[in-house]
Amino acid sequence: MKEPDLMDIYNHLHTYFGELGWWPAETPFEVMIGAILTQQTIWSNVEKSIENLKDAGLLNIRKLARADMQVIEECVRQSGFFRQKAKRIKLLASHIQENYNGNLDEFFAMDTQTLRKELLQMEGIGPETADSILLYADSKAKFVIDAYTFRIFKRIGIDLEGKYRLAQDYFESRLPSDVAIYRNYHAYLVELAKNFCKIKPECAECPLNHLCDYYLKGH
DNA sequence: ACCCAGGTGGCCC
DNA sequence: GGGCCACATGGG
Repeated sequence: MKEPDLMDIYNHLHTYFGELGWWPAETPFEVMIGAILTQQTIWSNVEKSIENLKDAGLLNIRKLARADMQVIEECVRQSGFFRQKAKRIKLLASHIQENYNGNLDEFFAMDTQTLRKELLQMEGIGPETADSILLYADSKAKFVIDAYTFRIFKRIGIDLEGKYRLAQDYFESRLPSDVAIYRNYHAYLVELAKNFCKIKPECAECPLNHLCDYYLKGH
């Protein structure tokens, strides 16, 4: 089997999906909140929670940091794990409020590695959420890995062993360090999984089938 | 009625 | 370091 050319795969997906404009959010802070809310949760439910937070005037660092827990919980209930998530988005807002004067630009002023470590120290922010924030809220070239990435690449013959660091190194070492490409790539993998979601071979329209043919059968 | 969803943290070995 | 489990709602 030939080694997949990640840029070649990207070009196929780009031709198929075009520009998706990810992440869907109006502000960087909204990206951060969405990144926590979407953990293990479909986006349509997250949208409702985001709307609730907006309507309550809480999609704002200072307000969210001071908001009553029960009010936040009711806003995000539809996203599931609502007690955890309410606590975690409040902790995130409080952290920025207290340590960076509620100023996201100050928070993002750190170098990428320091910022990533600080994000990972917060409750409820693991590697995928941290990198989503870095890539989509702060425009840093960090490749985001999710469950779909492992499934899709396993399908074309690349076993990334479910290991986040291994997978991220795999992509970052084979692609130009480019925010637009990283943003689109992750979005394409998610859309691929959502639209052809079972990643079944019998799904003829799935652009992944072309990739499978190409990389598994040798074209 | 099941099963899964753009994870994370805690606990055990 | 790996293998479980809880966390919770909503839609297929």
